[in-house]
Formats: sequence, C-alpha cells, structure tokens
Amino acid sequence: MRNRLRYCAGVAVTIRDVAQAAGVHVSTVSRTFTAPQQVNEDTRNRVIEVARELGYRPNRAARSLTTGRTNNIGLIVADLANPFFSSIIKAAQAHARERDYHVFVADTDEDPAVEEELVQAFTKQVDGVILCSPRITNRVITRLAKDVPFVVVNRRLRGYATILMDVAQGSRLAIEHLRELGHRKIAVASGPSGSWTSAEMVAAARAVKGIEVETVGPNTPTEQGGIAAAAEVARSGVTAVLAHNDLLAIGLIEGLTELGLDVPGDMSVVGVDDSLLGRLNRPKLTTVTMPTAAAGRLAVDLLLQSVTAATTLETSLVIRESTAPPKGHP
Amino acid sequence: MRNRLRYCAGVAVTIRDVAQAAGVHVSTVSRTFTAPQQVNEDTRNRVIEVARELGYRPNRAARSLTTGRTNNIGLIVADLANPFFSSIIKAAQAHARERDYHVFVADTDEDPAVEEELVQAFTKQVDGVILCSPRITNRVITRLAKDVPFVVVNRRLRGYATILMDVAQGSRLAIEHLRELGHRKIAVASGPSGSWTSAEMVAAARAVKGIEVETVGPNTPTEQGGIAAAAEVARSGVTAVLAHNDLLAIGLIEGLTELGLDVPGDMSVVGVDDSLLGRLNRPKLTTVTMPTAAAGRLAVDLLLQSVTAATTLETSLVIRESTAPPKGHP
DNA sequence: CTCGCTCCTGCAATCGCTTGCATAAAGAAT
DNA sequence: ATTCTTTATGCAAGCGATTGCAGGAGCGAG
Repeated sequence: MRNRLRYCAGVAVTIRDVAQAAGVHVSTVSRTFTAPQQVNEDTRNRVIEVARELGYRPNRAARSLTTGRTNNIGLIVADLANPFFSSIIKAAQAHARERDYHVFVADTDEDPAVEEELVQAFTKQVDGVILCSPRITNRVITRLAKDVPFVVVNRRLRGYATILMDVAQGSRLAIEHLRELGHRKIAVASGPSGSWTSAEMVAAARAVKGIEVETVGPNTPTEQGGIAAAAEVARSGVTAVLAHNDLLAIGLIEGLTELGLDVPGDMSVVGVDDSLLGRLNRPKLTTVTMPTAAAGRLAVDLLLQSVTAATTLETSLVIRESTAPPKGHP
Repeated sequence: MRNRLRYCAGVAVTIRDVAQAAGVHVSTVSRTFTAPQQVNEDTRNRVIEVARELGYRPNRAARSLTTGRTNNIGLIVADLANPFFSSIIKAAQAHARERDYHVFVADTDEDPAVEEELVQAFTKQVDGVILCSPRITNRVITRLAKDVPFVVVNRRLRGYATILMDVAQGSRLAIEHLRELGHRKIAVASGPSGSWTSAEMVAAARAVKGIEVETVGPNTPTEQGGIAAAAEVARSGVTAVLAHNDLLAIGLIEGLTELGLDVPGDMSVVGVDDSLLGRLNRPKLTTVTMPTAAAGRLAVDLLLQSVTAATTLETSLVIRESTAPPKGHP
C-alpha cells in the first residue's frame, strides 16, 4: 500500500489525475464509473482504489455537458413551511436520492409570477420539474412544458403526467360526517384562486344531498388567512366549515374563538392534510388525510421514467375533536 | 444523437445559434451577458433582442465548467419539516435568489452518516454549503471543509464562518423567568447528542443562581421525542422544564398531560424557536425566539463573500401561557 | 501620411467528462 | 497457421460556455 494519500485542499481531483495515477486512459476511468461491466475487473478495482485514495468525485457539470442530463430534479411549492408541502418534499427527496438524483426545492411564496420565473430558471438545470399545487394557469403550464418535462401534483391537466389526491372523496366523507352529526348548512373555506383542490372540495360538497353549501374565499392558505376569514364564516349562518387545509382550519378556529364562538360547540371545523399541526391543535382537528409521502415518491418515479400518466391517490377522513353536533341538536 | 438526449420538444438554443442569428461571434454573445460594458451598445442590444426572440438561456453546466462556479448553494438541515429549519430555508432561498443563486436543500433525517454523505455529494455541485445545526462532529466538518466552503449555523467552530444564535442569553432569561415565578428545581430536556444549542442551554441554566438543574436526554427533537421524555421529566421531581425546541416542548406537554399532569399548573414548559406550532398549541407556548430568518440571510451573505467571521445573533424570551408559578407557591 | 491609442470583435484554447470508433491482445474455430 | 470473435483499452471529437490574446477600425496628434 503506497502512500498516495493527499487530499489537496482546494485543488480539484479530476478524472485525468486518477487516470495518470492508475496508469490508464481517462476513458477507462470514466467507464469504471459509468459502465463498469466494460472494464476488466482488476483494472476496475485499481481505478476505484486510486480514485478513493485521491478523493476523486466526478464533476457533475462536466458530466451533464456531455450527457445532457443533470441528475437534478426541480420541485416547486407555494410555501416550504406548510407541512403539506414539506411532507411531499421529504418523501421526494429521499426517493430521489436513492436514484442518485438531487432535488432543487423552490418556494414561490404563493406568487404565480414567481412560480413561472422559477420554472424558467430551472429549465436546463434539472431533468424535470415537479409542480405541486400550482398557482399558475394550465395555459402557462402547457407553455412551460415545452422547455422541460413536468409532473404536476394536484391539478388536472390532460396529456401530462399528473398526480391527483382524491380530495373529493375525502371531502364527501367529511360532509357526510357533518350531516350525520346534524348539520344542514355548512361553508367551504377555499384556498387560493386557481386551486384545483378547492374546486374539487366545493364540487364534492355541493354533490352531497341534504346539505346547503356556502363558499368563503378565496383565502390565503395560512393561519393568517384563517383568522381573516373567521368573521365571514361566522356571519354566514352555517354551523360547520370545511377548510382548504389544516393551516386555514387552525386559523379559523383561532379567529372564531376570538369572536366568542366555541369550536366545536358553536361551529364544527374540518381541515385537510392531517398535518402535525392539526394533531397538536386543541381541539384536535378533524381532517381529511392527504397521501403526501406517496405523492412525493410517485412524482419522482413518473418524472424519471417520463411516463405520462394520470394517477389518483386515495384520501380518507380522520375524526377527532373539532367536529360535534350543532347547537340544539339532540 | 444530440437530439435523442433531449427531452424537450423544442431544440435547445445555444450561444452559437444566437451568434449566428445576430451575425456576431459567440464570444460577443457571451460577453453581452457576462461583461456587457465590453460590448458596443448597438451590438449588445441586437444580441439581447435576438436572444430573447430565440428564447436563449445560458447553459449553467457549461458555464460552471469554465468558470468553476456553479451559482448553487447547498443547505443541509436535519429535518425539513421542522419549522425552525424551514424558516431558515425560506429566508436563505429568497436571499440567494436575489443574488442569482439557487439553493439545494437536503434533509439528513437526523442521521450524521447521511449528513456527511450529503456534503460530499454536494461538493463540486455547489459553491458552498450551509450546515444548519450539524449532527456531525467538528472533526468531520473540518475534514469536509477541505473540499468545499462552509458556513455553519449553530455550532462553534474556530477558524470557520459561523453563525450562532445566542441561545444562552435566551435560556438565561427563561430560567430567570421561572425563578421569579418561584421555581427552584428545573429540568433541561436536551436535543440530539452533539447539539451545540443543547450544550449552551444546559450551561446557561447551570449558571443561573438559586436554581437546581437536572438534564434529561439526549432526545430526538420532535413531538415523539417529547412524548417519550415526559415520564422521565415527571419522575425527576422538577416543577419546570426548558426544552431543546418547540416541537420537543409540545411533545412534552402532550406526554405530561397523558400522565395526568397539568401544564402549566403542575409543570411549566418553555420551548425554543418561537414557531407557529408554539403559538397554536394550547396552552400557548412560552418560548425563546430564534432569529432564523436573519440567520438564513446572513449565511448566504457569508458564503458568497467567503468571509470567515463568527457572528452571534440575539435571542429573546416570549412569555405566553405554558409557564406559571409552581403548585403551592403564593 | 503615419503612428499610437482606444474600442470592439474574432480566434482558439480550455474546463472535465462521455462515447463512437479504432486497435490490440487473447482465445476459439476452421 | 489463419481467420474470426471477444474483450479491454486507447484515441479523439465534442458538449456549451468563458476568456486571454490578437488584430482591425476609427480617430486625433504629430
């Protein structure tokens, strides 16, 4: 074992250095890593050993220049701090890493203009983009899709790879649950305008017989948004409200409480996401679960296999403490 | 061949296409974007116009190959879903984007081995790495720092760019607050082993006169970790506990409640982070604020200017509902 | 009219790696 | 012994951009 150990600080170890040290041509080193079966076992082992000693790491920029692939995936969400998105991100990231891909995450701050800009910035830097609950229009997505492959989560878009969470199903369960409790008039507090999820929720709620549905919104899907919407919900004469997500639901509860209303005594509240927040909140939130981890993993798979498929994932209802029979109900 | 490797319907527009269409040499196009003052105004305008029409976007891989810079920053955190980290990430990302840098976020799942591996994976793909509340040892960081510039958040490391949050100061305020309420024996529920923040907290607590300090831990800094630690805290005969972060504090409250203890009646709980979670929790969490957004921005600045500086950011105490005088106290 | 200077622009090498093709060596088949 | 395979390696052409250097145009001064 010769002492060839030298982690030269700052000086990059290139494929050439390895080739020289191992006494082979650069192409052999290259193939050792990209097509190992083409290289003689002894040679391969020697190259690997030398590379390890020298601390060689392939330069991905150079690699992508020739292969045209970057081994990076872009992931765009409206708000990194929203547990709904962070759960998708975590799953996507772990899944991508197993496939030797990295994930660029970007946060649009709920701004469609920023969203479009970010997609453009990602083009050529990533092999594909996962767009979660987009705020931009389908028209814009279609245009952008010319430049980079897409997977869209929670937006219906014909002819593209999409992953939908069957929020209609979960919403239906939620509304039926409320109906069984005795509620007859409820509100749907929707999310940002253009949200497919919100539209689905409203449609699903309207489809349930024996229930009158008001809509309140659009709202910013944050705690603040919920607080702001509380007054309108209180005013609307409903006894229960289905919120676009857990954050909004929690804000609603906060706002309603400040208005002197008790949840669930005076008003039942149902969220969507099943996030940690909902579990921690008091009262614990009744909520529609969203298969975020599955969606994250699936999005990566669809992107890497470049399959154009429309997948729908199941949702369900978790009944906790924020729903109860309306006042004066037996 | 070249076109087979492209996914996009549209053919990639290169600097060469722009040069040809504008009737100039590629180098002129290049300079138009990287050194505009060197190019005649008319030529420059024409090139810019043609580039816009053709939809030209410089290939970052090619650019980094020659410049040696990637315009990417790596950001490593233990848990993306932890609001403490997501706040840092959001700030860093927004700040970096203004400087035409992108941020690669990676989640180590609290695993030091993954952390080290991720740093190595980032090397050569990014111009620098921001390491938040590392779980790896200083020795490992020092070794890795040979390969890529670092900024470390919440870890003291001589000779490197570090950003510390003065959690000792905040902890002191918290303990003094508890002492004034009448508590005499408290616990510090620490975070993961190797956490600088936890060490600071314990030291600061011990330094406060008139208070006896127990330590409980190490704990996983999550809600689950808090639930798990509740029994030991209850057993230890203290009347108050300072938790490593809000998540842990919330878990503790949950666990203590299940054990039949009232917070803050039987046990006061103080968190660290001032996250949304703490504000939403009932009782609302008394907590030490952490300057996460400032840290995120500063980390980017330090990295891009490659300054080796040790900065300490202030913290403070927010008193809410999870702390009260101990039982039987006047 | 020539020299020297400043501005622009073109030329060509280069970054680190991949990959089609050529070539060499070693058996296997004839 | 000759030819044909098979396997392993070397050679060299790029990928798309940047950048030091060289040279032409234009212009004022000598």
